[in-house]
Amino acid sequence: MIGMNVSDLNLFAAVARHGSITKAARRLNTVQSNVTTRLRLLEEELGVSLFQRHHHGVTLTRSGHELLPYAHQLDVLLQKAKCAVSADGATRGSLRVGSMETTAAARLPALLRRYVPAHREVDVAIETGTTRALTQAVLEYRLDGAFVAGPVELDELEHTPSFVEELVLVSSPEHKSITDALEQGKIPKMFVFRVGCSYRQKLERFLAGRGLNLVNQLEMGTLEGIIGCVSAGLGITMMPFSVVERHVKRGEVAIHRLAPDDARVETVFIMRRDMIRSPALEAFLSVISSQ
Amino acid sequence: MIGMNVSDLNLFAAVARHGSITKAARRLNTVQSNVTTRLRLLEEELGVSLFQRHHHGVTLTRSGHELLPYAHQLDVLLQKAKCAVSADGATRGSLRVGSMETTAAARLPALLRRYVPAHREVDVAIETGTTRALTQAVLEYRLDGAFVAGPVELDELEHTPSFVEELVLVSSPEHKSITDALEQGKIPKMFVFRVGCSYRQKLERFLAGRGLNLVNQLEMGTLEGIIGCVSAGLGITMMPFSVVERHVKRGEVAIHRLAPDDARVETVFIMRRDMIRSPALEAFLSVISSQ
DNA sequence: GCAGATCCATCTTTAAAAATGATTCTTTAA
DNA sequence: TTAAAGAATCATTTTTAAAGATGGATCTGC
Repeated sequence: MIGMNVSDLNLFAAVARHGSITKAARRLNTVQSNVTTRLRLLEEELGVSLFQRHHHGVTLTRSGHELLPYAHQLDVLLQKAKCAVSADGATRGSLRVGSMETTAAARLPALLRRYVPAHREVDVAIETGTTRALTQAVLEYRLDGAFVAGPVELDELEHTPSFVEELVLVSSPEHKSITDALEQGKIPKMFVFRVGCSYRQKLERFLAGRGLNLVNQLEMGTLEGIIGCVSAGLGITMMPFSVVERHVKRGEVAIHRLAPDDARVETVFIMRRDMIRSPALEAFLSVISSQ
Repeated sequence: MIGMNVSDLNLFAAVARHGSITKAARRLNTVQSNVTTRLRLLEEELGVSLFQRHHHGVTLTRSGHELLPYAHQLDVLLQKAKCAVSADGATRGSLRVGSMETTAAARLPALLRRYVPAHREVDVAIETGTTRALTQAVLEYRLDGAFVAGPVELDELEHTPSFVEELVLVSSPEHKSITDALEQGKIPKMFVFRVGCSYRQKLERFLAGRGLNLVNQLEMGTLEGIIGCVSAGLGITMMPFSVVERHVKRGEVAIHRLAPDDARVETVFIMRRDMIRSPALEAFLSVISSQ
């Protein structure tokens, strides 16, 4: 009863995902020496080295890159087997979903409220990031899928249109005519979310259409922080209406609508085409589409 | 690091294949108590019973039947992963092929002479049986594929035409005109291979076309035994020309050709459609088709 | 109906594997 | 120069798998 096993490949995949043996060990609830040893055993069995070790972690070798898709397929297939035959018929396994911060704030709560109670046996992990970073994570098998700003053009990915957002300018309730201010070249301080956030491009385009550049900006890493600052009159920002909807209702902020062409952004759920869908993922997709 | 593993499912599949814990243990080079225990652990983890135990072995439950395809897919996928990444790039894994006795005698040696040396890392197992038994074994995932007498009509199976055989009547060299004897109703003792052998149907049809029944037959379990008896003048038999070709050349037996309609039988290689092909199987298929 | 053969479950013991914790070495950042 | 982070190594413990022996139940041939 020798031989490679799915748990070995899961360990390998965890190291690949984190680019670090130590981090993978933490995620796997074990100890670094253990991961090191089992990884070495796996490499010895295969007769190839899967990672290049260096001083800030490990990176996949060519062979490692070849193995990674198999590791995921095996993981998914095992999950499917468990679901198919388990006594209660429940979906089980893991689900790693990425999301833009805005989608996480405005849309995920409702989605998860329907998903989680119905699939208690699934380990759900939500990771937020920029469209660019999330796309990369999906491509590298680190995520099962992700909500990103459309459109998506990569051949490796398939995308499911999920939400349509209307970008609006957001200001404190005191600002009555923000667009006027913009027309006159007086741009208040702009709060932007993070480098790489795709909505920034929309904002820049919007300003460029008015002969303005994105200057006087302030980068802030949390949505609530931005909204708080804007509410306090420290500046303005641009984000999907759905995110600030409740703040508007509470009178904390005011919004200013844009022309449809500038405003409309589509959120799509992307997945690798070549990745077998786990039951947990299938169930998630059906929750997405059935809303 | 808990959880079900491919090795557990291989153990399960071995028990399913043999219908017996004891036999599976022997095949797996371990002891019965071990298999019993691990199987129980697997069932506990899944929360279902996979086998019904009884006094002459075990049989799959409904849940067990559902799990079996996954067990095989996981096994094959793991083999593919190993092949894809192993240092030498060699095909590895296992190959379980079934064959009619006649095909095994006449065709397999040449096939294996090309396959085995080129794929030293593959565990090859050849099992002989009747078309009916082999078909059943393929359907039950006990074999990766099998050479059987065509045509095949089951939807679950796909078939690759592999050899065309010409059935001939075989007698000792002294019999000059066996067909004359048949025409006169004087049937010599007929050696037949085994109940379920599909060539028997051809023989019966041939005789029926001449108003004769298959009587005075003698069943014998080995091809070489039959040929030896026929050569010694104890009776006649019917089999593919390719099987007796070398005996004819050595002057040990004489053959008598039949009308093309009676003579032609096609040997096909059958596989389950839903079974992922292992690299070892892919290589075998390419050897079959490249001749 | 009895002796022997199968077959599976259970239990105890032994051997192998995996996990842990401590330590060392190296490099990068402060 | 000192931390900090990351990985390898090693001794130790824990866990898991394998082995071997035994018992009960059922079937077979006599």
